[in-house]
Amino acid sequence: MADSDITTTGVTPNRVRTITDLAKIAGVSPGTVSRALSGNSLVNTKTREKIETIAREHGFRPNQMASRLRRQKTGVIGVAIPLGHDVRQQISDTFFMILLGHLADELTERGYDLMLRRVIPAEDEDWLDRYIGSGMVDGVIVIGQSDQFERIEDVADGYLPMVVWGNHQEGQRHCVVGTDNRLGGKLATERLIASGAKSLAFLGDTQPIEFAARFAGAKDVADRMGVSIRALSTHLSPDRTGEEIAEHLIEIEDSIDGIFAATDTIAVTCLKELRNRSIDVPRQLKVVGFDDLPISSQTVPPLTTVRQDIAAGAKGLVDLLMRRLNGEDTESLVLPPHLIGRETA
Amino acid sequence: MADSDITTTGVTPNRVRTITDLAKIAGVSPGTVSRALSGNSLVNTKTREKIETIAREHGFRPNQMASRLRRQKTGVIGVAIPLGHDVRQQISDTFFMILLGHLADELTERGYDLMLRRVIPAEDEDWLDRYIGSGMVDGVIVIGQSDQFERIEDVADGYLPMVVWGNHQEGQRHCVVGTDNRLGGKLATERLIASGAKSLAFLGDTQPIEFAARFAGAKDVADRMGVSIRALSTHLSPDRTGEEIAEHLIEIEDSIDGIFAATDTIAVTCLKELRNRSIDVPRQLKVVGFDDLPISSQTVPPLTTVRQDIAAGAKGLVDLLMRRLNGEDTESLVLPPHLIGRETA
DNA sequence: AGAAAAATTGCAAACGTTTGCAATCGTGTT
DNA sequence: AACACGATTGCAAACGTTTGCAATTTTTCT
Repeated sequence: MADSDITTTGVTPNRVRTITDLAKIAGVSPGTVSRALSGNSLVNTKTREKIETIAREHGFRPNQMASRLRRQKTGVIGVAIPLGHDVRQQISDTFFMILLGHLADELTERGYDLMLRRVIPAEDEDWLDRYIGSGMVDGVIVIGQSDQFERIEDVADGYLPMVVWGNHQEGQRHCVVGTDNRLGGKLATERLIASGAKSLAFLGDTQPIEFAARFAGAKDVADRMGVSIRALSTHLSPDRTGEEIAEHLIEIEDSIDGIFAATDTIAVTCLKELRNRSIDVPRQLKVVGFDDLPISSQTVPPLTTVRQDIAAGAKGLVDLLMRRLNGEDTESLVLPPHLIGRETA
Repeated sequence: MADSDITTTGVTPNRVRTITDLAKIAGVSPGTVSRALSGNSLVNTKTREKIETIAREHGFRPNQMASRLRRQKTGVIGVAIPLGHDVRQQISDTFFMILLGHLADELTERGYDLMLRRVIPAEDEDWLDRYIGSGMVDGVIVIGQSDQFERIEDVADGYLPMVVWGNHQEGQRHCVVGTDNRLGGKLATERLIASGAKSLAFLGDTQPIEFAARFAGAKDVADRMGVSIRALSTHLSPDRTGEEIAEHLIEIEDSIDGIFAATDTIAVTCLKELRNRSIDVPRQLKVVGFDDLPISSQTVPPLTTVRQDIAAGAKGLVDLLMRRLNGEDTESLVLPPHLIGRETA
């Protein structure tokens, strides 16, 4: 009597931890409980209800680890962000974060959890194999190829359920979703030239292949139209980028009249530096960005930019991954960029 | 012969999937392999090396699901974002995303993975119990109390390894990390008044307790200084917020001369609307935000705001969680806000 | 009523790892 | 040469669930 009074302090008298505990209480076998709770097989309605009631009363939840081990499915999609060059940059980069948010939405909707891992390839040679081989995830989404193109290619042959956000190259073996960066670069440059620019600069690191493609597109158009363009390397770590751009501007401000920024983040910083140096945009200098982040419509003057449809990208990544989980070998998905004409060019 | 030729197509001849396979090849028992690979117990150095070599050759990785089931540890921290009111808003909200990035860093550094789940309490009554009871995570970080304060309180008594980002209230039972919102509200308001504002408005939804506290702090100061202040509800869904603010402004622009925005996001939008209506900031109207997001230093004019130290917050969340995983019952951590004086007030 | 078919349920073997305990091996001691 | 003592290793039982198969009950049909 005294004992039962004491145990009353706990909300659940004696915790039901396993499906077997529950089975004992319900007077059935563990198998039946499992079937009843998974709602799958045929179980007598009455039995099911009884089991469900008991489960509810005791706040019982089947152990996922055990379930997953047995079913050989985890219900988890791994999202890996390789930080190839700029360790400081990417993890809180607005673009990736927005993409991540949309991915979380899409995956949740399909009943998957999202496991986020930031990897530094330099410190961990076989990050990708480890992630895949660990049995922790049913599939993998890699955000950004960084400088890991080759390693991703290697893995792609032996592992179907992987989709990568990034740039598509002729004949590559891994399935990628991304914007047509080259076309984006063309659109941006055409706009700059149409606004009257005659001498251009590309602001951004041309190492990552996405950015390289943007620059290549820009160069295509510039060359065709007889306009000069040169690339000025700019890193993406939020602290350094400002100064770097400032230095570049000092060097070039008299010789150019149009800037194509590899990223809206760069463009926004650039706009700020130009304002500091009281250079009038777009009169003296035209600027076009890339991404169309939420900030970009808020700048002064509002930024002309090339829009990537991030939501569509996330949906594409997840759609393709789901099909790959079903054994299908899917093609890459290249999304069209759109020029958003605002006031900086 | 022909057969072996065919199998040669696979990179690894016959895949070593389990620790037992590997044991067979190495000519030892599974137990020894386990010990060798986990690097824990005493295993003969030679044996260990041999096993490690074979493991590397075959690209073997122990199955995490099984390991976790057996060890009753997952190595995963769940991060839940409850979307109480504004479903559209928070998942891609800049503030949360930055916090998430820092969390990923902190957790990765400590060898944990991060499992992200966005929950909609309205659709799923016991999201928190389900998350905790599933055996999928060793601990939980809840980002934002939303309107789930009570449910979190309920769970806190029975479940130690949970830390929440949000507002601290006298006598609450769950461990929280967050900024002193009330003090932040005071700082913002003092600044507005010091800049000469005499009639204030608070822009933001006062439903969530964080924001309520900010407003309360503002009201403290305003009342004490004999300045009027009123709250104007503003939602955070990125699409609606612009119009809402515009409507508010039309209504109040003549009667007030200072705005305290609950969030930098709101402040930035507000700045834009003010510019559209050619209201001079800070001459005609002063504005102070809250958060100090990266954008905030980039606006025109640069935004005066109250800084939350997000990195410190993430570190605090993870530190406390680690201590709780060790059985310690930790106190909440309240971080001091700092006024960042720029040009809007 | 008896048999066949259908619906439920129980049994027990997985899933792949970890780990306490016991057995074995090697080496130094008396 | 027998023994003791550590250092390694093997054995086998968990961890908690799912699921094929067989056994049981219920229903249906003749």
